[in-house]
Amino acid sequence: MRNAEFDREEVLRAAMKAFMHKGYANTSMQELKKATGLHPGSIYCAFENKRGLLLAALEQYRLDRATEFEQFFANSHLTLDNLKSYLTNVVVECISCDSAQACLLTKALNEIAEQDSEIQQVISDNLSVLQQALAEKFEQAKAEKSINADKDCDHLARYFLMGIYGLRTFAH
Amino acid sequence: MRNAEFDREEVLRAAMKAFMHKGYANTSMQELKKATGLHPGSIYCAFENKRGLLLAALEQYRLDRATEFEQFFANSHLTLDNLKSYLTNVVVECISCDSAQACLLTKALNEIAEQDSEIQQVISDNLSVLQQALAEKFEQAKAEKSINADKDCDHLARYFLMGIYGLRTFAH
DNA sequence: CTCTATCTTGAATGTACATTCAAGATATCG
DNA sequence: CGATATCTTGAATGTACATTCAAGATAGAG
Repeated sequence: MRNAEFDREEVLRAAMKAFMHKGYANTSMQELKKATGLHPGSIYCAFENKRGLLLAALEQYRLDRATEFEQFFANSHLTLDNLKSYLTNVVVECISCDSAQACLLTKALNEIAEQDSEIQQVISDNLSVLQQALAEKFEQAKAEKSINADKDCDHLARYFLMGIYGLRTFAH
Repeated sequence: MRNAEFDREEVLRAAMKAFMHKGYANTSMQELKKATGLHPGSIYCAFENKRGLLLAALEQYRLDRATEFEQFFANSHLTLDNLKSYLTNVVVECISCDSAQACLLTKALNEIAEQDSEIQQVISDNLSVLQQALAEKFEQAKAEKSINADKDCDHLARYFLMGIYGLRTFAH
């Protein structure tokens, strides 16, 4: 018996970064090897193939984003203020324009979703989860009387998300 | 002496469509041959290489978009109403969600701009031209008293464009 | 009609890549 | 400590691709 020597999350984050930086098709296995520290054989053993690595990276991306998101609300401020902080953070990230801050979702969406329905589904789920989380925060803000009771929180969440992606793409 | 047999614009539009549908890296020369009707040799003769074809296609895209844009204003309606029509048209295109309606700019931006500064520049110019055109329309709307005199038209144009790209990405 | 410059054709080339696999290494269990 | 199951390694494989090029076709000039 013997356990794998690498840290799965670390490897996935490295792969994420590589994919975000150069795109899927343009990131060769050799570069993935350099980025992750894993030899091709190990990658194939752990993730089936390059596509499997992308799928796993997308899932990790979702987890990381969700964690990051929740941290903005782990305090006693008004929910609406936290939403503002979150948005400000997106803007700051966009301005710093570190290419590593580009969004793995839009990259994958534009490069491969069209031809791979499973990846399209994963991306779609990814967005739904975030949208749902946003809607909940808006509901909370409504409960705190920060926004009018007659607003449609689902609608607000969609609009908010659309703004974020507009910003991201445009800043790019 | 002998003239080329193909129509350059037609070829470029076909290439555009192919690139928009499958992305740059995933569109093989064989597919480009099928799409454009040009044999590899002819493509290389006319556009230097695959990348040259993309550059030419981006330029044609800019021209086509500019023409399309101006047509929304070739009437006697209020400029602001025409801006609204333009936006509505974007929304309609997004909903129909024909993958051919995806934007060549965002595709190219996400897939290759990071590693190719010339393409990045072309995309950037593309956007600037559109933004500039939008700003002019807003100025016109201001002259027509449709919007307040104290608004910053450049700002409005940027916001408008950002909204469009948010919509596009999100609809995708 | 002939000649020539130019265009068209598509098979041949070389390269770069994802993927495989068998040999070597090593942690864990008894 | 020995055995074994599992992991690691990286060179070998086959494939798919962008690109080249030389032979063939054809339009226009004289």
